[in-house]
Amino acid sequence: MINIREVAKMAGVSPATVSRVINGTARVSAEKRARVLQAITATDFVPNEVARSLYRKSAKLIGLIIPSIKNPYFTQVASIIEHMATEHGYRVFLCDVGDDIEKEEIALQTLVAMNADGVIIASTNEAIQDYAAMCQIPVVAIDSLFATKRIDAYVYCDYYAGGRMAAEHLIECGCKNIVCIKGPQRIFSAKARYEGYRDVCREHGLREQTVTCDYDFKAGLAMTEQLLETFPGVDGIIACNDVVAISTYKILHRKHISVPDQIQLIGFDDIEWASLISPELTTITQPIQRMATKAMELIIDNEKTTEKGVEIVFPVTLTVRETTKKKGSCK
Amino acid sequence: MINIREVAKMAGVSPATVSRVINGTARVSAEKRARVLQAITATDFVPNEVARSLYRKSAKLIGLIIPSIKNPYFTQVASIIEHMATEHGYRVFLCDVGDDIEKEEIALQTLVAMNADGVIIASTNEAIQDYAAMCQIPVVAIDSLFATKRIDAYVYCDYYAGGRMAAEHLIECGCKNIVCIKGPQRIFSAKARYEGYRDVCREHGLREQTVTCDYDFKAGLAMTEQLLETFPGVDGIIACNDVVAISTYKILHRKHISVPDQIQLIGFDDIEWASLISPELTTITQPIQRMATKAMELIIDNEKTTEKGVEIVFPVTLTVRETTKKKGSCK
DNA sequence: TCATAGTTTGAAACGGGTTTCAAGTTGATA
DNA sequence: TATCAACTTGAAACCCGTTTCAAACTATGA
Repeated sequence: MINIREVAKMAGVSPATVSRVINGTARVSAEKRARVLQAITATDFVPNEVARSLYRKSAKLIGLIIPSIKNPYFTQVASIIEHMATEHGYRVFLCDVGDDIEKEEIALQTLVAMNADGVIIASTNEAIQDYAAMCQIPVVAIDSLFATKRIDAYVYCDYYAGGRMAAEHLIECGCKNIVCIKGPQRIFSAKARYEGYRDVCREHGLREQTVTCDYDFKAGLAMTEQLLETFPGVDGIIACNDVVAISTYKILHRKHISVPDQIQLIGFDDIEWASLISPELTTITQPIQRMATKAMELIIDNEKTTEKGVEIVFPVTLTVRETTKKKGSCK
Repeated sequence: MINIREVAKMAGVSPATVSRVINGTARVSAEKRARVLQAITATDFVPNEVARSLYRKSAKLIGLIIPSIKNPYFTQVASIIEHMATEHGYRVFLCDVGDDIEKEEIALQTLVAMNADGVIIASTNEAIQDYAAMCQIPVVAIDSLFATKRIDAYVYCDYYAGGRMAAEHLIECGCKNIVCIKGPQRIFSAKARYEGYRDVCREHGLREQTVTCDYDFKAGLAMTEQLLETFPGVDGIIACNDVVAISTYKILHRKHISVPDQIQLIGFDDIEWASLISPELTTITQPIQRMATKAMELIIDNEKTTEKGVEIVFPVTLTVRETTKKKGSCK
């Protein structure tokens, strides 16, 4: 691979001058500039990014740590962050770490060792904070809030309100027998959503009926089967997220239970697939675009935000589609 | 950030000795080793990955260039590659470039400048070859084959056979009036799939009926609407991939056309969503796992493969699910 | 006890782009 | 024409982990 010294030799100047031409960091005489430019074109020289970031101590790199690249929620987040980063001259390094706290920790260390300028973490592991607090670069959590706030910022939405909205909507749609498929309660969003549902039940004097299920398709299938056995009279289901809602629908469809006529169904997140599948899913919409954008802004503008534990909360909205309907109203 | 020289000072040894302890590249006396290890623990020292890869000229990094991170086909590929890479001590840098040849070229340049050890490209742009041929690192194309073979290797499957299988299956299921939603014909896989369909039509004396559509959800919706107007008697649809098949189903469902009773539907790829949605999609299965694994092997074992333009072709299989059924047979 | 082979160790060079600093130029003003 | 400011330029230091090379040291055999 050709290096800057060879380009300099070819142009008859010093490496410093070539660097100045490339980066526009100082004035260079027109004549030398032309010679340098010509040598660069002739050799297809591209500066070695590694040497650059070694000196600059910035790789123009933002790390994004997610539990699974196969989860459409996270790929939507990743896509937005990727596009924003490109606009601002950054690159994104995506780390798919599963639920493995150790992998998460290694990813964070690696990102620091790669001179990343900041990290966005979509994690459910509170322990990650220990490592995040140690590293010198800005770290923003998306979609979670931990009891002890040691990360620079937390971007999430009002999950509790979402849980309430979901329950209230099903009640408005005439459901008398609502079951909530709770997510794992160690996860902040799952807990808040459940609490929203629980409080609405109490206020309306409805019995609280729940099963617990991982945020994942397979678990959703199994839990729906179980739910139908445990609560045979169910007429409304709140799934802990859209992926689980889709698997719930799958079981209902297989059992020839009509949605929304016999059982109404609502999810959370409003991932793109929610409106792509048939029937389209009624869900609680998270402003994914705004959340991801905010998380990126916090990283990029980090010079300004000096305080720790900043919380940015976004509102959620109800998006009614085809898996719920007001009783008596025609489609 | 602490560096190796400070650790060395603390342990009372030279940086060279610290490096030797960390990497196990030479013998170090037990006493000094212990002092070094202790200093590393005390300071939480993690070697700067950038300085390392500058010297080594390898970042233990594999680039993966894909058109969209939101397309589940590519995230499945990415997931497999990510896991294989981790096993082999590599990291994966994912570049989402859209259909933008310029972005693709920049991604490739950046990867080279980042000292990547190899690149896997899932591209439909033949022009990328010019850049791929120039860079000094192994480049493997997945899912495509270009007329002029200038990339190190091409990993793809027998799309033509897939096209034939799809058409033959619909014929066996009693379809008389099959429409093929062709993908963009500049794309190798789309062209081969169409040709398979075309040849089967000719052999069976069926009329060849097609519309053309991008490999993308929105395009699929529009094209299905158009298809139904142009070919009102259609009883079987071959979609150019699963994503388009899912959008086709969406339109049929919306128009209360029963699948598979009135129209049978088959896709290509067998992405995970094909079996998650309801009804489950009949499709032509690509061995995604095997393809991605092979592509990675070609990169990792590159010392051995010296020749250019290696072609690795995998077979496809028919996976019958719920959107097709043999006429007369009961479910 | 001396010579030789083998081991341990650190100084210095290396990778490649960037930046500082001082020297060399040019041009304008007195 | 002499002087000083402003600009252009390259040598060298820098970022930091790795590796080479030669020096210093240990141990073995004669």
